[in-house]
Amino acid sequence: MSVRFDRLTLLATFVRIAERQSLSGAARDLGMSQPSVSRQLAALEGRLGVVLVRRTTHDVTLTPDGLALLADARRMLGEWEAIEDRHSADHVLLGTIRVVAPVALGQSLFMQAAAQFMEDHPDITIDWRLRDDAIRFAEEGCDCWLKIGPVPDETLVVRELARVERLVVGTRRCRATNADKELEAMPWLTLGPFEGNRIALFDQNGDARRFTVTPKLASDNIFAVHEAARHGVGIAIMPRWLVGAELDDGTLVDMAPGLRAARLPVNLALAPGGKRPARVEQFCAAVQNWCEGRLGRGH
Amino acid sequence: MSVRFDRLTLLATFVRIAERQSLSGAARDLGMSQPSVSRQLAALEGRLGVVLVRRTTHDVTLTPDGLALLADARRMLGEWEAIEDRHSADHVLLGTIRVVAPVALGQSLFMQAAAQFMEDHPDITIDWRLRDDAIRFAEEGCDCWLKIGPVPDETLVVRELARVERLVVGTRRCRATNADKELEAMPWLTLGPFEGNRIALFDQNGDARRFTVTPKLASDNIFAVHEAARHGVGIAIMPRWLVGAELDDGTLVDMAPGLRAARLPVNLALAPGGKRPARVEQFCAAVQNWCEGRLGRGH
DNA sequence: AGCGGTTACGAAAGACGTAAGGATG
DNA sequence: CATCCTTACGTCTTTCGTAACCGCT
Repeated sequence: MSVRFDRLTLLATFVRIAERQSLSGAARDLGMSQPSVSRQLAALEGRLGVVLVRRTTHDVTLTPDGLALLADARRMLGEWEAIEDRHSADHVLLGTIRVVAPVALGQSLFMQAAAQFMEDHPDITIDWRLRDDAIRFAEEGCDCWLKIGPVPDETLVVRELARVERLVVGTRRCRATNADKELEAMPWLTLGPFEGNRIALFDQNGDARRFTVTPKLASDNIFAVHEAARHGVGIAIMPRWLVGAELDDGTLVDMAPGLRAARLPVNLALAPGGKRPARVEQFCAAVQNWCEGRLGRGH
Repeated sequence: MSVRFDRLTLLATFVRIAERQSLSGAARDLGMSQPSVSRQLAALEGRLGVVLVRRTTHDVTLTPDGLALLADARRMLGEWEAIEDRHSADHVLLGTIRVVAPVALGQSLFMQAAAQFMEDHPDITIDWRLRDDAIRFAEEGCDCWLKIGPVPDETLVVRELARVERLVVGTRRCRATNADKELEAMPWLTLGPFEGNRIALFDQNGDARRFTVTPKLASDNIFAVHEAARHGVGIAIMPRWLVGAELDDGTLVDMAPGLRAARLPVNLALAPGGKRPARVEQFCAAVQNWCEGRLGRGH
């Protein structure tokens, strides 16, 4: 039996098969012939004495054994790269970083950070996926998960990047028009995922003021809400990072001075254990750095 | 350049070279020709673009780069074995476990534990080294370090196995002979490494009674002291695990009821991070198990 | 029939051991 | 001069891609 295959290559091939759910797909990705992939998988299975992948004619699925191996294989490969990064003579970063980021931040602030990082490290490729909901980290094959709110996976290592300040904003004209109204009676623009029609605001002492509104506009996209607010349609809770410039130039104003919505934590989640490739560590550091000042900290 | 060498084999060969400080020695150990070892080392160095081993004609030493790689390489190899252990079909343990144990316990209680373990796992080989002083764990290539007292290496993972109870013992006759004397005036047998001539005993409340003695016998070997005590030469501080049977059958008696020497912690230290091979984990568990009841716990 | 995985085969590449070369205490 | 590492060379193993084969939708 083949003892001569590079064991780490075997693992890498296996991981690719798992990701692509296909031997031929993996072969294309890896730039080798499909029979080679087939052989390498067989070699790994033979070596462990276990069936890792269940082959049906048109589909390929991991067995429980295969699923169990997947996480370990990924970690192992990451650690080898960490070794090369740390002990190799040339420290230039290269390779691909797979990131899952929240939709709003992922197309604005975080994208800027990623762009800067790629400019600093020309040989780095980034696979950038935007999702707000929870992912199955282990099965996703992602290196770094940026998440708004708590990370629902106890097995991951989590670093808090920021707690974003959120305030109620509207145009100056909107404020004038509604000057006589209570806050809850104003025309509200609300964002689906993070708040319903129930609004909770807090004063400096942390005391809550809660009320329910009937929104003039409800959307699941923060940029749409933002745009509506800029056009004076109503007032909305916006993160400071999004409206900072407009508050400065007066396009938007703080509609409820002294009141703030609860800060939203922004977290960075990583696979636990061992050493990670330098590119991943440095990317995380870059994102973290980028957040300093741009997103609010503390509470 | 050879991309075809198995990367883990390269690391394994490198580790062996580091341990043997010799290419030809490593070749003998690994059962291959010396040129092969030379080639593999060259391949690893070429791959990393770094000189790992400084070759003089009659000597081989690691460069700083090599030394830095050594720990990572060991960890990496351990993790591969962990993968094979956990994902392989046959779960029989095999391979070598290198253990450093304290001299006294290592030739008695711990040796029994190791013997039992080897009986349970016939394919396991144990490399058993007895030392009381501190070792350079990372350079030693050992899997498991059993240590009396604190482990002077913050980088290691430490598990406390027991806190051994120690009491003053002597023969019944010795007690009769010295019945009129104060404890400090009796003929003392002292053990070098763990106590000098300064004795400290504690009552149930934890209050100390300290005094200095002029020992009738001072030794660095606990079994010698034990033997002397059995022959009635004098009194000595002994761990309960060593004198338990003699206390029961009356050969030795507690010379200072209510007084105890400070408990000595017995620790088990492991390399940190990642997963360890199943044989190492199970060996540690076996030792830990063996200690339960046989060595005193708690305080 | 078309897509996907496995087996067969010839060719090429790479690693191994033996043997010779070179340097140092 | 004996030891140890390196280089050279021939042999042999192993892997690769192409191609034929088989099973399913």
